[in-house]
Order: sequence, then structure tokens, then C-alpha cells
Amino acid sequence: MSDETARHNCTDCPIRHLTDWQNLPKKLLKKMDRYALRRQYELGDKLYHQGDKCHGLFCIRSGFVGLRRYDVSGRSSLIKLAGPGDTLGYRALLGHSTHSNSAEILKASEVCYIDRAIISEILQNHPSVGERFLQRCLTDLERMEAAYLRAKNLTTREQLLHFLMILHEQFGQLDENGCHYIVLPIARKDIAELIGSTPESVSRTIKKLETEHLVQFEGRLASFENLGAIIDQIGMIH
Amino acid sequence: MSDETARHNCTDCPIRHLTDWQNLPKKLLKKMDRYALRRQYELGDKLYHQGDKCHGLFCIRSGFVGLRRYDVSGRSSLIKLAGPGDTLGYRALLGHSTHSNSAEILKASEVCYIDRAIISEILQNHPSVGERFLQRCLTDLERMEAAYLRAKNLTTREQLLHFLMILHEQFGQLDENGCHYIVLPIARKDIAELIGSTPESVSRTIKKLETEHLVQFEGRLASFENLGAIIDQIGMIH
DNA sequence: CGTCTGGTTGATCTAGATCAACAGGAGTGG
DNA sequence: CCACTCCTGTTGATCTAGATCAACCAGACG
Repeated sequence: MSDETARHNCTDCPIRHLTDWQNLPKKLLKKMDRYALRRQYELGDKLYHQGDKCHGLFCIRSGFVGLRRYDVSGRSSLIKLAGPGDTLGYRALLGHSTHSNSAEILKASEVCYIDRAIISEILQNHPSVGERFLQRCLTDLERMEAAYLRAKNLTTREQLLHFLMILHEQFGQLDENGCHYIVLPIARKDIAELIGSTPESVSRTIKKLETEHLVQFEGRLASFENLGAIIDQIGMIH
Repeated sequence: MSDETARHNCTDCPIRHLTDWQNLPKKLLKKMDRYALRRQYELGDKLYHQGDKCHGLFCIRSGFVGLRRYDVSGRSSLIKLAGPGDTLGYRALLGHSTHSNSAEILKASEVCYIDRAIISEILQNHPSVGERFLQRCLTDLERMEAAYLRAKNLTTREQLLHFLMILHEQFGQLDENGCHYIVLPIARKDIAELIGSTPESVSRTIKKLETEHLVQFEGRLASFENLGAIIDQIGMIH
């Protein structure tokens, strides 16, 4: 974790439109500006640990963070991948509980920290923010259920393709030849943990996808031209 | 579904202390009394279907209801088992969305229905009820994540034992010989769907547990004396 | 008495976990 | 610049939990 912690100007944040604060009135934004702290994190850093008390919220400006959860026997799973615009820690904050999972940096990231005191104040004076978090919680639950179903019903192959499609929707690019491509933001082993598999199986599945000319991989670059063929293979559920 | 629909008196409901309405002031309870409708449902009945618009909440007075979810290819999974005191449908209601899963009666049940209009009114005048549902949503999310982890990491055997322990905590009884017992509220195939397995595998696993003298089964009666031995086998995570 | 549903058993098959080895960078330090 | 280690990813060989398919049994119910 680098030492440079800087004030962050939320009002002019270029990705504010992606965040939970997009509709916050100017007045409150100004207030946040006085407290938000930005910091650069490197791969492997933790924003917080499972079991920690919650001191505030983290808002991801760039990079990727994984929510990882350990069970009693020490096995861990990536529960969720969070990217630019996502706010982390709201559950422990609103639920007055400790963090139920760890937030680990999967790719160098810029993250802003907002202390719980200021959040509480905002929540009091501006109930629509609370409403917003309620909606967040409802959709997170919805998504979690979907992920649960996928884990139970889909093959590794389908899970991997689904993961690629999710990335594609968010970050898909088109190159000059009309070929879709994605730069995978995380390592193979993290992909494996995310889709509930192992690095070995992911590797093999990737190979198979290549021999079938469905997707090409080159390190962290994944490319494909026939989007439809992929969609066909997975019952595209979100 | 039986035809007799009756008014329900929430104020004097014997299980109100288990519900989300336990702390509701008298005044609001009186109001609910005028609208709550009680009805008897039989095995296989549906309270609502996945995709339905949400017209109100359902409060389970007795019996068991399963939240079942179908994916695009028609496979279904039991997402959650709901029992006396549980309120169903709050997610679609608060999220202004359609029901994301079906509520199916797994065991003859008495269920009360409260129209969304009256709920909305209560939510407006009594923000603590909204807060209560937010907390419900947070714990549901928490539980769902735990279930996701279990689905990925535990064997069928461990899942089954875990399921028994959950039932034990809620409904466990002790007979005259100091033997714990539970009456399984649902059918084998529903257990299978709940723990992400098949009826055949559940059956075999049950058999194995019996030969190891860990748990005895007789139809829907499960009994065991050595609780500790069971706890030992599963890293008891909730 | 047939029919149906829920549960149990048996035989088989396969996806994917596990264990083990190895290859290519990327640093690091002499 | 080479030697060393560390780390990620790939491949190979093996093994097993559990799904699947099929038959069958017992009780319920018309």
C-alpha cells in the first residue's frame, strides 16, 4: 500500500455517475469533499478483513477489488468482483456488524475512503441515500441468488463463458477487425475462485474454448468475434 | 388451496413475536387487523410465481414454504425454506420489481396476506418498519452468501448434516431417553433441491449416516443422541 | 385392484478435483 | 551478465463424488 493519501474531490469525480452518490445534492458533496481520502493500493492489499469492525465506506475509483470470504476450515472463495464506481462496506455499516468478508485488491486500484461518521450524518439528513443502499442490498441479494444457482447448475465451461460475458458487457471493446476483446482484470486463480473452480480446470477449459475457436486467449487478452455463439451456449442469466 | 379465507387478527397472533411486526405499535396493528386475510394452503399450492407482480406480503403462521427459483433452462432450485413467522415477498415490494422466485407450499400451511397498499401506508408513517426490512435484507444476503459457500465447498453429506442441524436448532426436540429428534418438514426431493443434490444421493447419504450410527431415520423422523459428533463433522457455519 | 407418488437400491459414467511436474517470465542480487 | 528464486500458468495422470438411468417397492387413494 503506498503511503500517499490524498484528499479526494468527490464533486468533480469523473466516475461519480457510476456511484451510489450520483444524485447527491451539491451541499452534501461539498461536505464529503472535506473528508474523502484517496489512496493507491497494490495487488494483494486489503481494504478490510473479514471480522473487522467497519469504520467507513470504500469507493473504488479505478482497478478491481475482490470480496473474499473464508470459511471455518480456511477455504476461501471470491464472492464478488467490484470495480470502478462500486461502494464497499455498506453492509457492515448499515447492519452495525463486522465485515463478513475481506476486500482484497486484485489489481492496482485507486480507492476513496469515507468515514462512517460522515456517512451517518448524510444518512440522517438525506433519507434517499438510505433508500439507495436498500436498493443496492436488494440487487446484491438478487445477484447472489443468481450466482448460487449458477454455482449449482452450470458447468465450469458455462461459468467461465458467463464470466467473460459479464466482463464483456462492462468493459468489452471492439478492435479494427470487428473482433470483440476484453483484458481480463484478474489472474487465473482468481477467476477460478470466482467461478468456483480451480486454476487447472480453468486452464483446461480455456484451451478447449480455443480449440473450438470460440474464444482466443493471449495472456490476459481474451478475444472472440462470434458473440452469438457464446450467448447460445449459456442460458444467459445474470 | 381451500376456499375459506378469513380475517386474521394480527394483534393477538400467537406467533407475532416471531415476525417482522413484533414491535409494531397497537394502532398500526389494529389497522392491519382490518386488512389481513388468513387462508389455508395445501402441499403444492403457490403463494406467488416467479415473475409475478407483487401485490402484497405473505406472513406464514404455520407450515413450511419453499422459495423456488427456475433458471432459463427450467431447472429449479430451492433457494430458501421459510417457516412460521417469516414474511415473504418483501423484496419485490420494496424493490418495485416482480417476484424473483416462486413461493411454494411444501407442507400444509396457514398464511396471512397483507395488501401492499396497507404496507406502503405503514412504511410511510413508521420508518422503523422500513429499517426492519433493510435489516432483513442484509441478513438474507449474509445467509445467501453462506449458502453459496456451502454449495461450493461442502460435500452432500456435510450439507445434509448442516441442514439437520439448522432444523434441530429451530425445532429440535428431546425424547424421554435423552435422544434428540426432528420431524423433517419436507420431502426427500425437496431436501435434495435445498442442499443442491438429488433424491438418490440424499437417500444414499442417509443410509450411510445410519450405518455409521450418526443419525437414525424412520420416514420423516430423524433422531440422534450424539450431537457433538455431528457438529464435529461440519465446520458449523451458518 | 390398478395407478400414482415418494422413496430406496443398483449399475454406470463423467466432470472436475487433486497431485505432480514443468515451463516461461520477472525480479533480485552477486 | 548469469544464477537463483519466485510466481503464474500450463499440462499430464489419476481418482472420486455424485449425477444419471433404470428398476423396484410400499403405501395411499380412487
